[in-house]
Amino acid sequence: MSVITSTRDRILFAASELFRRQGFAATGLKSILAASDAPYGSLYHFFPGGKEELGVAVLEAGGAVYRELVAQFFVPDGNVVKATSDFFEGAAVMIAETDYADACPIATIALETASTSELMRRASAAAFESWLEVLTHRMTEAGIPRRRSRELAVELFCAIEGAFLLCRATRSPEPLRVAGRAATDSVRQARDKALARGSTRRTS
Amino acid sequence: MSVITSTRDRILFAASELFRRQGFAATGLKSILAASDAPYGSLYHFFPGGKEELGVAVLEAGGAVYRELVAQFFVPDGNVVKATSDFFEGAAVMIAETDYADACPIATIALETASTSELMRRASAAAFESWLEVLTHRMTEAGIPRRRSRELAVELFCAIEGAFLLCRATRSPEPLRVAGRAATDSVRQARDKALARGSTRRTS
DNA sequence: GTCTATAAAACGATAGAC
DNA sequence: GTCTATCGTTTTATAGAC
Repeated sequence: MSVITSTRDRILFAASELFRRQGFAATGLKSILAASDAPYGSLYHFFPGGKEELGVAVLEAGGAVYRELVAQFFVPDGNVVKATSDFFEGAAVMIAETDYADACPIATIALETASTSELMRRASAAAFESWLEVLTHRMTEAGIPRRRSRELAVELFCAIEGAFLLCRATRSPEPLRVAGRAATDSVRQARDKALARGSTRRTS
Repeated sequence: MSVITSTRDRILFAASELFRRQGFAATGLKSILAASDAPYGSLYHFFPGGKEELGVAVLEAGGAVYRELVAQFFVPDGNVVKATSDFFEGAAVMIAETDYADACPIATIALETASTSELMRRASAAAFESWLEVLTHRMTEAGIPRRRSRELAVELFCAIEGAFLLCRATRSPEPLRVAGRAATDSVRQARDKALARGSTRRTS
């Protein structure tokens, strides 16, 4: 990983930061270019589709980064109960540390553009879907039935995104802790059920 | 309830609709005034603080409307388990009917302004808090301990807001149904525990 | 690929007549 | 309280030199 970043990457990074903090519509291209120390022309060189194409690229990049973060907690054949608990606790610490600015890199943009840009809505959906796939896969590895695993993934997603919203509005990390306990309980129940079914099968 | 609405109310209503659909920053004052059939001067007459004051008023009004909606499902001394289930199912039907445009009247604005306008962040937090109070109150009436009732309220909030986000991004009502089942289970477990404790106390 | 200048439109906000 | 005209700024986007 090099310290020297390309102009395209600097624009992408600056846009991500600003979109997440103040939203997509409220962020001007000029402020993005100022933050990335790039000239106006470079933006349209790398993103000929203008602001919308830049938005799609930000959603794709942010989605990939967060997917990797999820994968770091939910490792293959790991403890999904502990992973759930740790993930929410990590999020609670992080959101407080960044003064309630850095939460989900997709959510704000997704809500802003869901009904006005089909390109960006699809990019948001694809990012979310990639997280759900990781979670679903890890749950099935823990012995939880496929359909229930997918439901659990959606539950976890909703819990964390809803908690991000409430945390940012109230400037408190507590909602993430409450949502985390609930999500962890849900995963624990599903896993214990899977373990019981597994041992029943083994002994029968 | 009169059909004739005041200029102030028309501006407020039009702004609410547009903010919810396309966001706060992306909505120009001109389009709000066009939709509410009001002149430019009226806006600054009723909202001297400009767009920010209008935003706060929208958050307060939207918060009150949604609080009333929650109260219609969660009636005093009613069945909290059925109320939870019905509320999520009602939301799932509504979001699909409005083509995934009308979900939460606060969430998008809240995320956009949480880090840039302290006035609007506080208005968002107050709206959310008013919903949590209704939910918490109804849970305690069902015999659930005060602290657990508050947690349950936060859980329900996170589940529905997270589901709103995923529904809008994927244009599917399914996340609301999945989150609704999980939330309903959580409420049922808490209520059954409360009932068991109540009957134990009665019989001892 | 980099950079500047600028176009054309939309923005929030204000002044002042009625 | 209503309405219009307009200010000054910022917006996205483009043209064209280097």
